[in-house]
Amino acid sequence: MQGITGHELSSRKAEYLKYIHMQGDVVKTTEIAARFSVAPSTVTKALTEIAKAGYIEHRPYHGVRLTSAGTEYARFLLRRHRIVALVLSRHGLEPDEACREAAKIEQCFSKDLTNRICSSLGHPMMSGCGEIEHDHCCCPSCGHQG
Amino acid sequence: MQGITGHELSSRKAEYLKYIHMQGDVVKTTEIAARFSVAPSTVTKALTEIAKAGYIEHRPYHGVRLTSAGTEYARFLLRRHRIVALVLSRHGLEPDEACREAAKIEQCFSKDLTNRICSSLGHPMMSGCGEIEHDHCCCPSCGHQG
DNA sequence: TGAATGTTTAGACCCATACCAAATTCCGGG
DNA sequence: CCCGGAATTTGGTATGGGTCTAAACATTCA
Repeated sequence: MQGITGHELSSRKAEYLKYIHMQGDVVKTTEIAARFSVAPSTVTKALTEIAKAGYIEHRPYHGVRLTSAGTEYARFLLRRHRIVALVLSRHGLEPDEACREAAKIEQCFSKDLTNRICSSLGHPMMSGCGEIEHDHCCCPSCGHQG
Repeated sequence: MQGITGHELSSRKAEYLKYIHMQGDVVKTTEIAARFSVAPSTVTKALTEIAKAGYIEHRPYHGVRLTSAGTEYARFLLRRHRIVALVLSRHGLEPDEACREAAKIEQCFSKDLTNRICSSLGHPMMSGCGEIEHDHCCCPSCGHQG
């Protein structure tokens, strides 16, 4: 919640976490490896570290599942992605372009900065790449509820 | 010129280059080391690599100076910084905040993306952190001249 | 000229990411 | 129920970027 800075995970690990979140439930190592075109062992290593950070539960040989902290974090990552994409689309990028470019730059945006931008946009509900889910931890300053 | 992608130098090296540009003329290793609070040897190493990339001329024991490619690149870096800061200030950040936050995220913005945003802002001449110098390489698409 | 100062070199470490090969575990069909 | 193929993990190695310390080296000036 308040603790998130947005820099808890490296960008690669954050991508894995977002993917796990999108897949929902249990996700297998090979699935992630295939999605990102990397060797399974690369994924195993990252997963071990993400698990150590508390965002996923890793049952060796059986896949991973988000913890509640992981779900919360993934929701932040997704919201950040959409807000960044929205900003880009407000600057002339087509929705799909905005989404692609957002994926490249979002990792730099801290949670605070994301919230500031979110406020200035009037807590939008939609972005070119999906619905933006605001929650209790969205904007501490104004207490906005999605 | 057209060749710049914005990812030629790592973010740290880009910071060094911007600093060298701002200082103008010959800049000494110790000066950079002091500015960034790192050991002189760290700077020497980076400088050697930046020189190998062609952006500076390094005369060992005598300091560095931008090459013309380096000047051009530094001007891009500065322009990018100001445009990013301007975007942030349009989203509610105070000028100094926008400048600080821009420094944290600008390295993710490619030259193309920077140009897109620049166009959408109508090729602004000022940002909270300085004058934006558009030049022949700014916006190939519209041929805008600063 | 020689000591003080500034700079570079050499060697080491850390972090993130990635790979390969080998070992391990799992699971389903015979 | 056991065994082999598939999935997964382990362990070792590599690369790239950034950093440091200590030691060697160059410059400069009193």
